[in-house]
Amino acid sequence: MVDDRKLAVLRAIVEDYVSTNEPVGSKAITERHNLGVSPATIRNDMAVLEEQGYIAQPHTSAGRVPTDKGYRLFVDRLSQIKPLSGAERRAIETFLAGAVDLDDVVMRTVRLLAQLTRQVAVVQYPTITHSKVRHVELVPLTDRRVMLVLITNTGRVDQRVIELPEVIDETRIAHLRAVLNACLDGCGLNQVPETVADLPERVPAEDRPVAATILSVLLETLVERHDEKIVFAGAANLAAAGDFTVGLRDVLEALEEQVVLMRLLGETSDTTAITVRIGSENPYTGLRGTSIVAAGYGSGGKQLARLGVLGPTRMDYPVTMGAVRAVARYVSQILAAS
Amino acid sequence: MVDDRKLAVLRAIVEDYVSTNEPVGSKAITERHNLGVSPATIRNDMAVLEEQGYIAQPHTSAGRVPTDKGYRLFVDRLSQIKPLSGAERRAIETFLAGAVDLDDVVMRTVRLLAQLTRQVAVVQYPTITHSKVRHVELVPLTDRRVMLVLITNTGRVDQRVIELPEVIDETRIAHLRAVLNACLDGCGLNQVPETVADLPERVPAEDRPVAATILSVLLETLVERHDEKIVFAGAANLAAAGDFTVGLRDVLEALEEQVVLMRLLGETSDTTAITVRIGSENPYTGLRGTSIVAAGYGSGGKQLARLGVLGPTRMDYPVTMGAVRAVARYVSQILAAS
DNA sequence: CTTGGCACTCGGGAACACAGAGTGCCAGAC
DNA sequence: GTCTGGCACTCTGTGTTCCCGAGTGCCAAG
Repeated sequence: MVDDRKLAVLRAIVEDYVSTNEPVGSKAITERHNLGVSPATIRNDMAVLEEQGYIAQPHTSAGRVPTDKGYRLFVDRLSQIKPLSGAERRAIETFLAGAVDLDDVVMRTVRLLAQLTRQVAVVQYPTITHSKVRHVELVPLTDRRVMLVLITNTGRVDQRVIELPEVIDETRIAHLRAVLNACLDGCGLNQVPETVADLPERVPAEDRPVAATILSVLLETLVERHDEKIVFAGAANLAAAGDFTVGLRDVLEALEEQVVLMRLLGETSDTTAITVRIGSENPYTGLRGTSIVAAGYGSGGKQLARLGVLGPTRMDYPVTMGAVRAVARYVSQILAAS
Repeated sequence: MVDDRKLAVLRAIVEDYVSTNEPVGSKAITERHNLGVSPATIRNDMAVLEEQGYIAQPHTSAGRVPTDKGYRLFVDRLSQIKPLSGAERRAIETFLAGAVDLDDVVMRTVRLLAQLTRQVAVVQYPTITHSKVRHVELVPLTDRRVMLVLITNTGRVDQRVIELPEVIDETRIAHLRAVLNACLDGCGLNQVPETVADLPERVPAEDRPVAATILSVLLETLVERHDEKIVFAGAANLAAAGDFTVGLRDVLEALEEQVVLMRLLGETSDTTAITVRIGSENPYTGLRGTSIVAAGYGSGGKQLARLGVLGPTRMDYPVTMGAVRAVARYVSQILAAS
């Protein structure tokens, strides 16, 4: 039922609608794409496409507009991801290479992506789950307080102040630190709980209460950091687009809800491939009318987290997907190198 | 020329306009505030106020609207900061008390302020300048790399990976760490440069190149962190307000420009008092139509940074100022306690 | 299966009138 | 001198009507 020409018509509708932001009619198609047939023929095809649910008309007798289902077909079968230009690639590379630490990498990435796609960019901090302990540090602050600093191989640093149950001097702290590091060095974060389970037995009896306190804070830190931070940038692009029939407000609200964002980016968990979620495919009702293009990134084959952009359903998918893919790759490189 | 009744009229106009979002006419004033005079009298007063530039009419024969100058007079002489309710105070207190680290404090503060004022909240991270070194840590990563961790008394932690000019073993690192801490413990961050100036002479000759490298990174960190981070929240409130004749986009852009934000919050530097900048008083052209209410906060009398909210010129100044002041105080308390 | 022709349907813009809110001004009252 | 009621005037915003044009669906012929 859906032959090649009908697909070509659908493609034409998507492309024209994306570029003009106006419903596209049969005549416009014959003019801009030479399919070698007359408007009447196109109309017949469009009638079929509409019946199938790929396109719709905003009002009787206006041009056609792709539906979410239409965009879906377009993304899946009718478009090719458009690679970036050489200049763009170089710009990305040099921009990201200037980053000094993890925070900076994430910050630069999100801004870059926003600028590149002229959309709202979203970047999840690398998940701690797959990373490894590089070093644990105990810093005495006062005689009843130490600061626990946890450094992972992704360059991430978490710190926590701990109130100790008793006064303890520096040499004992130093000993605890040594034991902790001996245990945990190189340990995957998700294995930390098992690894430290028997640790209290490996310190002098007098130190056990302190060790227990420290461990409980350490474990708590791991759990808490598990709900990861997400940052976004480029909200101004939303306002500029001018689309969003209604609900720029809803979109902004969603962006500030870490949990919602997380679900949007993260549900398709472990793939590094590009995933696209279009309009109503999207679980959150406030985000009808918006699509999400996301990809995983991470160092050394292991996926750490996801990044992507959020924009109106009416977006240029090939270009956007190209940008997201490229940025994901470069960030992965940068993280692997550092 | 501007007698008491005229001021009362101005106050009435500001209050009514803020609450109704519609130009207010002479009749409305006599109805809602009993000034004991007739509409005609009010009209005469309004004519004078308009001539002086305190109010304006959007079109001939519509009601009056306060000008920026009118709001200014209102804020300076006609309004009193409105304290929060007891319930609100308690809510603030418990919400902020739950914070686990500096990042968390800042994050909670900005969200709290946004929710409380239903406006965009902006919080500057505590300036490093006035804080002191609590601990410097050198963590060996590989034999040519160490991580420098700088912990300050505000709970802030900065870290940097350093590539060393030569291979160096752990005992030498430990020695360097000890020297560094001996030098710097308790040292004000702004005094660090002088303090470490002669430090290379206090280590064995063989360690001097390494020490120099580390110091240069340390100083660099101080400089870089000096341009402080700013976070905001509540952008959705902007869209909800529906005001902003034109330029929600401009506002969003400004919010993402750290530099602009910094100037908005920070120009009135060292006072802990509440400062209000109204519409055109504001240096940035994209922010005509928006006002900023800001206050300094910090631990123990020393001001560390600023926080505030940004909203339409047509905002409820007394309430907003009350909220900003309260939040600034509580954050200061929290920081002082930790 | 494609094409040209044709009647039909809406949306959106222009022209217009109208009600209502608010003003400015003036002459008279306190 | 200050306040007040009255009155004419000036706008904006809204609702109505009308018309144009783009685009469609259908049909009959190639």
